[in-house]
Amino acid sequence: MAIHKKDAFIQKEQDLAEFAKALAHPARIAILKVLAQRNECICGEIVDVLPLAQSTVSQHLKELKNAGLITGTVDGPRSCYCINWKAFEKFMSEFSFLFHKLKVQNEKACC
Amino acid sequence: MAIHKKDAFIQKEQDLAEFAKALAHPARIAILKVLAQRNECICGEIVDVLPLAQSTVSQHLKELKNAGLITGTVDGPRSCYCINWKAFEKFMSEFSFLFHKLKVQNEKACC
DNA sequence: TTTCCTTATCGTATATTTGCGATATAAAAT
DNA sequence: ATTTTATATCGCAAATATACGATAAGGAAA
Repeated sequence: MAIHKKDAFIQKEQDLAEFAKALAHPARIAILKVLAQRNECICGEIVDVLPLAQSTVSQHLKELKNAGLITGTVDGPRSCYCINWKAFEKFMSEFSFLFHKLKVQNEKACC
Repeated sequence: MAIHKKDAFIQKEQDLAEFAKALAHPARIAILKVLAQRNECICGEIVDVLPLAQSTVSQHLKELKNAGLITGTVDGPRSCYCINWKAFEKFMSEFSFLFHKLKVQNEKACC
């Protein structure tokens, strides 16, 4: 990793950035929305709903899974995905903690 | 935009993804942290703190500004940056609304 | 068994991001 | 007026991300 210097930053900054990166595509936002709306953990239904090819959707699912934001289990011939609420809440609270805490002591911004 | 299909998604999904993309780099997380911690709106101090060249930091600042997450004003020979708390809170609440609301009706996940 | 159906992975083309040095710009200091 | 200081921007190289078709892999259905 010669040109990318993410390792020069502390772990928490890297973790938050990784989390944000997983959310940094409308397709992945849409996938999370679908997964959250349906009570069942669909898979192929996501492909039908999204304006993307099956292989592309599969790739986005993989990224979300790698980021720990969703879980995926094989269920016979099909795959079942669910949101990992714990991970989601963890990151959301870390974000809002980081910035909310600091806002209090910094009410008077200069610009 | 032949190969990138973000326009095939609804605006809110694109907006959330854009916000997440602005946070999707440890340097930008670090910049926001610095801006939040100091009561003054530094600029060159960020360059001293980050393990990156001045031009690279300037580019990250530009991205954060384009995303609306920070404001920047010229102050004589130097630039002054501040976090745009309103934008930040707007996106954070949209995110947590989107997923918190849905979690309630979806307590029993299958995987 | 053979054929379907569903999903994952590979290979590849293209687009975008990241990073830096060099340079431009603009006010302050000398 | 010239030099210094602080930032922004340009141009390039390298790394990543995005997207898709083709194909593999694994059960289900025939």
